[in-house]
Amino acid sequence: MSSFGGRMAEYPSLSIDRFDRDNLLAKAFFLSHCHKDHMKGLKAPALQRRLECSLKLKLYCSPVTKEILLTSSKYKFWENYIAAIEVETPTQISLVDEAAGKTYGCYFDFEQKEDILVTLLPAGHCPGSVMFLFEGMGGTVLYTGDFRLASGETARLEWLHSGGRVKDISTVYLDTTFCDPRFYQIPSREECLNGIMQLVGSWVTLSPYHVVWLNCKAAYGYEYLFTNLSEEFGIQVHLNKLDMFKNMPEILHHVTTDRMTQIHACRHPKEDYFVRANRLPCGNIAADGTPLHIISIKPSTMWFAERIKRANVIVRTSESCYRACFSFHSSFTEIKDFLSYIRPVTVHANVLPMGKTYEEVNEILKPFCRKDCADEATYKPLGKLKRWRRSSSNEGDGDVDGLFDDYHVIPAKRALCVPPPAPPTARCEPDDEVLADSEPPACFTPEFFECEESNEEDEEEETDGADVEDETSATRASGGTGQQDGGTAGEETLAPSWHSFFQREREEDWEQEMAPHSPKLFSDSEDGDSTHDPSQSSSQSTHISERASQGSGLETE
DNA sequence: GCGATCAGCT
DNA sequence: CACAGCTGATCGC
Repeated sequence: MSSFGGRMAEYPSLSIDRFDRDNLLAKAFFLSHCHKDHMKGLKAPALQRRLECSLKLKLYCSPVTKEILLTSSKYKFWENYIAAIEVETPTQISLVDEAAGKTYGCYFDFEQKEDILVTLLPAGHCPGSVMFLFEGMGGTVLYTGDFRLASGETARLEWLHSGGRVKDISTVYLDTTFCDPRFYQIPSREECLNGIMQLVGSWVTLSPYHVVWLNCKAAYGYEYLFTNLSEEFGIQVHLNKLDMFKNMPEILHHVTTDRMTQIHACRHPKEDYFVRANRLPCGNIAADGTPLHIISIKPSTMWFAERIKRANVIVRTSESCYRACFSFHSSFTEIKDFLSYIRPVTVHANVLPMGKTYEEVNEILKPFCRKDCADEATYKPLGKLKRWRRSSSNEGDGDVDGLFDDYHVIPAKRALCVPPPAPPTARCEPDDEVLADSEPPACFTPEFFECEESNEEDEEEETDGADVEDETSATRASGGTGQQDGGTAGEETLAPSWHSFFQREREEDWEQEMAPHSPKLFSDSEDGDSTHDPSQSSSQSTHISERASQGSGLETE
């Protein structure tokens, strides 16, 4: 879950993935993808009012994110305020002050106008998900949003390069969800997909009455699973609703609201009860009354990390239940690879992994920064940021200063100097001995690993005291996690409290335990450079069929 | 009545 | 085991 406050020190007049509190005062909004934890405040009346008195205020996102967002009636009011930006198309944005200050009783007193260049990069997290690369007076900064990029894929992101080299990136705001040695390695998208495909194939081919229920949490990100399964077996996947995909034919063709299909990803509040009673969440039964044979497959990442050191990507947990390894966040190794390639001056963690402190995460990230990340908290209050700029900014992009002319969003027509994809070996290695890399790759074996999900204490040797077991217990003292950025709720001061804004909340002593005590959590891996050919769906982006922009209705909930 | 927050539960 | 939500209770406005 993102705990990013919404703003970056380098470009404090932009708000990204947070739209509450002080973020209401931003000059421009950015949404990296449509997951709720990145949309806080996005439908609040306060923001709605702010929009209505503004001529220039826009929300910038990818075309697919725009489409998904506007499918929900709750966000329809954004319709005239969204500027979709094509992925991998550098776009100039002019930030101007307008009368908004009057409405809110305060004024921005920094830059009158400021232009920035923003480029959306595919993030591989869910449909429409992007990273934002900002270039301007504040230097070159990358906000990753949530992302999953396989090792080596970073080199293929053209706009991270300039003149054949990686751009000089001062700060990366990073998805650190799995920035923890416990997630040292997660099987690749392709491996996980193959495992699921084999399991599904082995079942649905037994008879027309053998059906599969994919127990996917209600969120975007599983679509490539649906499309690949449908493609492979010629069976559409049943979903509760599809209107969000109405302009995405390459998804739409593979999903259906017709319950008479063998692959389901439908939801129901009592789905667990249903499935245990051998019924699908949608209530479907075979046309002729023959009982269905249902297996459930639950995509899961942490479950695997907790229990299994080296196992298959599919684990059978009971008679008809399976866990399938699945992740739409980069693993620890993939994060390392990403940062090693980019080599930013500093890194800021957007996510606090469970049970970790900021200090621990920063300690992990430190070897990948040119500057020690730990003292990154030297964020300046806005007054001081007014004229602040990094020393020599980026190299190849000469015209970042000379920007103060245009008030419209225009694609920056610049020569597309396509850098040759840097060979993977060209990566600059950080102090990598801290994190012993590599291990002999194992092979993916198609057999399923069997284990009991609840109690039963047999199975393989538990090298670590895995006390996860029963699913009902636990939880309990969860509490926590509610990170309200040290402030009372509500509107309170609309005057920006800049000083506290960027401060990290707590500090406590901690000890580093980042020794790679868990060598590799899973079978196989792409050691050096994998053979993955991400030309296929790995980027998770989705083409929207042209126009039909008139949203039309259809949002009858 | 609505929104924000939290507990509980996947 | 938690990747990202939902529901329902409570509280304040």
